[in-house]
Amino acid sequence: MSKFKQYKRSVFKHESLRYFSTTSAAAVLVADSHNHFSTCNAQTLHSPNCQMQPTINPKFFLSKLVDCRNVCHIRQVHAQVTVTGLLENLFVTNKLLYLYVQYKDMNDACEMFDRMPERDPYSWSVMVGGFAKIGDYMNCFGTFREYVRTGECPDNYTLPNVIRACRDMMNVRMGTLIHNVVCKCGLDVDQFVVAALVDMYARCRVLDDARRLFDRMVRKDLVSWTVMIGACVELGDAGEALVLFDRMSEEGVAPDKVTMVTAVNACAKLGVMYKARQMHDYILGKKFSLDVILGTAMIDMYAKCGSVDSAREIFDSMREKNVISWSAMIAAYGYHGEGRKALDLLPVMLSSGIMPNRITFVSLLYACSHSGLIEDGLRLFSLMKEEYYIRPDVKHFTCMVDLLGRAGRLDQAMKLIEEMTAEKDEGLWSSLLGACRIHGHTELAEKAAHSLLELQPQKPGSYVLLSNIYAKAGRWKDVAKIRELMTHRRLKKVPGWTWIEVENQTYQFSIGDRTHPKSKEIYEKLMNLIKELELKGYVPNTDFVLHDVDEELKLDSLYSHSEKLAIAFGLISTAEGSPIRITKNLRVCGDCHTFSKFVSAVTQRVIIVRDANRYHHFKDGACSCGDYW
DNA sequence: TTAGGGTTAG
Repeated sequence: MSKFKQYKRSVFKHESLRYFSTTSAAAVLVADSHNHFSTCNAQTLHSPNCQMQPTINPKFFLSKLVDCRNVCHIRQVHAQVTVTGLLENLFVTNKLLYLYVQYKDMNDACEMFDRMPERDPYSWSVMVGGFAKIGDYMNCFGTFREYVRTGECPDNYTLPNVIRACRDMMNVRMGTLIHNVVCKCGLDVDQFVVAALVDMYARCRVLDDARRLFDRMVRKDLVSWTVMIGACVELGDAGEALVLFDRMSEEGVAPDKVTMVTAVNACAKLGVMYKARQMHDYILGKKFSLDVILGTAMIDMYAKCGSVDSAREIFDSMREKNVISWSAMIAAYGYHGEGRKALDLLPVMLSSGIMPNRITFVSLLYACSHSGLIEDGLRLFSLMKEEYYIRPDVKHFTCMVDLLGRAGRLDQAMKLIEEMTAEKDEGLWSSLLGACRIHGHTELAEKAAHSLLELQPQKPGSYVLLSNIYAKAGRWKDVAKIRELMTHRRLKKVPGWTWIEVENQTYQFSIGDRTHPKSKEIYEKLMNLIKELELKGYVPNTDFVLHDVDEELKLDSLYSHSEKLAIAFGLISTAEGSPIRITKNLRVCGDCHTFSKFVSAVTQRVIIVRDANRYHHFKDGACSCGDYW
């Protein structure tokens, strides 16, 4: 049966329908007053002699538009609508507009919008949302401004779109202006508008404003809770994120999968294993299926909470894995110092049909640099360029500088930096500076530090790193100069903290901390332990104390480092043989690293340390990092 | 017609 006959049949099913076009814009089907159907083209129809007076029914076109599956199809129906003169009908034009926007065809949408004889709030919201969706913020704000100038108050559909544009641009100034419009329109109680504002303030790192709005919300729905929990995770308060997660359930709002991903992220950021296990039990209890996103988030959570084996179990149990899941698993092996396992995943990944991307290669190169796999790293760096046509960016170069630098090949690292065309950033210079610290290369360190301080003069870390290098070289006058500079610029060294998990609780220690109720026992244990370790060959290394003071004071300072206090507390508070899990906010100090190796041998305990950079598993006197960190 | 989710260097 021809297409035309099929259409003719369908027409009789719709009694009210007297007129419609075929798929061709030129050939149209018309009905006369006796319901006799025939075809004519648009020209004939609009000619003065044409006797046809069909009744036009927009519902037919609306139903045709619902079936559109691509832009060509929309354009076809659009042409048919144009022929009929139905472009006067707001329902039809709005539907066309919506479809163009859905298929991200903003050119056709704009043309349509410009020619619309009439527009309603829906038309405006579709256009504003369309521009926001494709990242054309200029036109998004321009259209919004035009809308406001019509004198209409924007509705609760338009405003979230324009607020999201502010969020994506990280433009809190514009966001605040829109917030004023929200208040003027009385929409500061609408859940969609307020949720968008909370999200915008949070992503623009104005947590206080986000929280104030959230707390004031009368009806907090699931998305608002999820946005707020995510904001806390993003802005570094993962503990508060988990508190909110519990409160949400108490207030009778059940989490969905998106909320669970956000809560899993909070556990990953917190790095606390018992929280990770609780979250996993919760997910199993509520029977959430492990889709590719939730599964990947859980790989990351377990890895960042110290168990790369649990991460692997999740990875193996996932039915669907994509390049992000594989990269997450490779990264997990990397920062746990299991570089070989990370590299072994690449061929398996390829054989399962997944291609690596630039992030996979960052993770692979990172794994090499943190396991001392120099030749493998060099090979992968070439492979990435030559076989996968991935142009290395500054992150790949940073891994390579780290790889070569740690191995003492500083000249080669510097040559690589000189040859690179990608823009050099602070991470790259930090990496070189770190390598100079390990190998005592003061001259190159000064060059790296100079570039670093130019790029980020407000970060105390760079000053501290250079000061460390001067201290190691005994250049105390230069150490003093750096300190003066820091004072002048009002910069303070970030204080070191160590957390430890004991019986589902976390305890925090700082250097020389005596605030813990068991402080006396902790120091006694520590002193006895040090004596025992010294008999086994442990020699405290005061290079890691940066003050120009006498040796005795240096030792006092070294012995009361937060890592050592936390380990001593762990030893007196946990069962013999059980692992000790600690987290440090900065990189672990070199002496504490040696200390931990000795403790693991003497006490037969596994000590798992998460520092600002990576994981260290101390066992039988050795560390998983192979002393590369 | 609206919102919120996963991996990466230093």
